[in-house]
Amino acid sequence: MNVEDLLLQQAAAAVTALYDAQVDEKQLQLQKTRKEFEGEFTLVVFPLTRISRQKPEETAEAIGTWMLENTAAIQAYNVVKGFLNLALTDAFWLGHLQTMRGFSDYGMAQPSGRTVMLEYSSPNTNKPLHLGHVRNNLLGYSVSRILEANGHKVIKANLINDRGIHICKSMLAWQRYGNGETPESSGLKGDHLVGKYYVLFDTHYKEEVAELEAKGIDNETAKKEAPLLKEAQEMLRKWEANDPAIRSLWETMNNWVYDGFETTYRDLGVSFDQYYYESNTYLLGKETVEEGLAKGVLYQKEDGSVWARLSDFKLDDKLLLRADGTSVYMTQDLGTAIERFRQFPDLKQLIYTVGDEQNHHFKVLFLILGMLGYNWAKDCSHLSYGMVDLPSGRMKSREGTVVDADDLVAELDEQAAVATREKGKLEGMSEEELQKLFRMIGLGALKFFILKVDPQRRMTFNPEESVSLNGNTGPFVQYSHARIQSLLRKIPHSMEDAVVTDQTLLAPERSLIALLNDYPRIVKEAGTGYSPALLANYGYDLAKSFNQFYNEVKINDPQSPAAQVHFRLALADMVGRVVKSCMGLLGIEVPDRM
RNA sequence: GGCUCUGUAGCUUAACUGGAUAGAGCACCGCACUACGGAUGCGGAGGUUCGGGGUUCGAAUCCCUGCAGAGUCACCA
Repeated sequence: MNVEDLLLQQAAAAVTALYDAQVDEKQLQLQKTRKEFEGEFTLVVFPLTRISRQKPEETAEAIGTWMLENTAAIQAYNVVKGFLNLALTDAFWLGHLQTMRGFSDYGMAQPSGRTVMLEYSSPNTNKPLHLGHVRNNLLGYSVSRILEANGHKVIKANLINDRGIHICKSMLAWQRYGNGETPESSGLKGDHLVGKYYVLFDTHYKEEVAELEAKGIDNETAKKEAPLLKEAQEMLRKWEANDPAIRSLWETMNNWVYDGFETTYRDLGVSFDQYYYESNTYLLGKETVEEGLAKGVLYQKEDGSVWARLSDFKLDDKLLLRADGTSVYMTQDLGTAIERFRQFPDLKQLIYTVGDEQNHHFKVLFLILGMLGYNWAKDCSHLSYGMVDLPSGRMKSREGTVVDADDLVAELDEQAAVATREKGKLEGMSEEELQKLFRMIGLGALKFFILKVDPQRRMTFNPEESVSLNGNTGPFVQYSHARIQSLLRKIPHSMEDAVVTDQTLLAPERSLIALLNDYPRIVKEAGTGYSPALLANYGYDLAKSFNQFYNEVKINDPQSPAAQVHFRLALADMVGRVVKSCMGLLGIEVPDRM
């Protein structure tokens, strides 16, 4: 049994013994004791005063006395207003440290038997990945790791939007202005090459619109009638009709993009188990809609278009098939979801990591799936996150005002290299090891910076200023880990003789052990709340507490008994393990030296 | 206009989902340690938690209301 449950059980027993009453869990609030007070756990007794019919202080005093007498692990208690602070014995904490050290995968939950699919990234193939995708990728990947830590089997899915008018725009511009340029001939990364033509399309398209307007045509008409757009639309029709030449060009250019994406994903340290392509899935939704129509769940308008009626949910009706029978975004999402549950019959949950601009879309998607009779619709959820803005405002791909993902990684490598060459302990490291280290630190800074913020929050990202290496940052946590490994390297020891139970603990030692005790709970909460931020904050707290301990206590003090040195090393070792595990759940690696 | 989300120190943010004197980092000022790693630690200053009501032992958190920003309500994805 864990400490918290033990204390809760004893508190309940105390209430029964003292007041002859039962309490339910809601009334027993146990929290961590705030730093300014003595103790490690605090029972909030305000809710219990109804039972005790006494003042909060008297109630706390009575329960404290009873618990102290009846619980071996409790060393002392104190009462502040309605708060009963409990301090556990050194022997208890030392024993508990041993227990924690005994787990090879401390903090990880037992297998749950649940299979969960987590979709993230989901890029378009007409342009390179940018800062917005970076947040998506880091969030999705981290949540997948967290869910695994909670014992679930996770399928990481990427839905690639590889068809549509925007793809045709890049293709058309390349045909017109590309002169056969390829990634090989230009030396450009494939996704960047294609993105270049997407921007080029927009430039020429705007020119055409301006020309038409000069002839006295109004803006709205000009936008619709510009020859380039007409031609792109024609290209899309040909694509849908399986025109061999168009399909061939489409495949070629998409493959350039996929190569580019793979590089970016690898650089970011994220990966996928399943890829889905809209060019395959967009047809799947159509038959579903036809079935829904036949069953009378959906309805058809006079022009032949098919709709879902959502007035019962106080939402506007949603179009699912156009009058000409072609599908929309929602149609293919219906098909994709159904396909996934068919493909993985034991799927218990489907989570979509998508920006909050699509909150409404997913609300509607899940409603329609439910209307169509799929009872797993309740197992679908939208992991929504806020957009990333630049100081200059919102990013716009077409206008080229984006922070490119590859540029960002390169910039971080550079910053990490400068700082590390200046401050680091790098003697004897090969150039290859150094590059790996710089990447680790640069990415550590970026990932921590992005993941420590609650996903729901919109964030402003200043590329020059945002990513710092000091304070509440990834490198700070990484540094603490390197420092611990340095200790373990330099001080002779054997972990076997670190079994110690008769130490007198100093305050920073107690709080470190108590903090280690929190880890499994944090992992669990991060899992239910899909919240990497909880782990980032925990990792920072742990690293900070370790540094406080380190500054206060000289571990390899010749005055200290060997047993004490060994105990402190064992403590440091355990902190290092948990730091590594915790950062791992954020997708952040930690170095042994830096 | 309807619906949804957000608003916390100059900046970036936390608060165990209603608990103690709102906690950190950056920047600013001042200290510590001559080492087991200074990418550190300690202290100072900085807050009407957007404003106004309400609920209760207790509100950044819940309810009402106003203000500001964003998203969405597309036969774009």
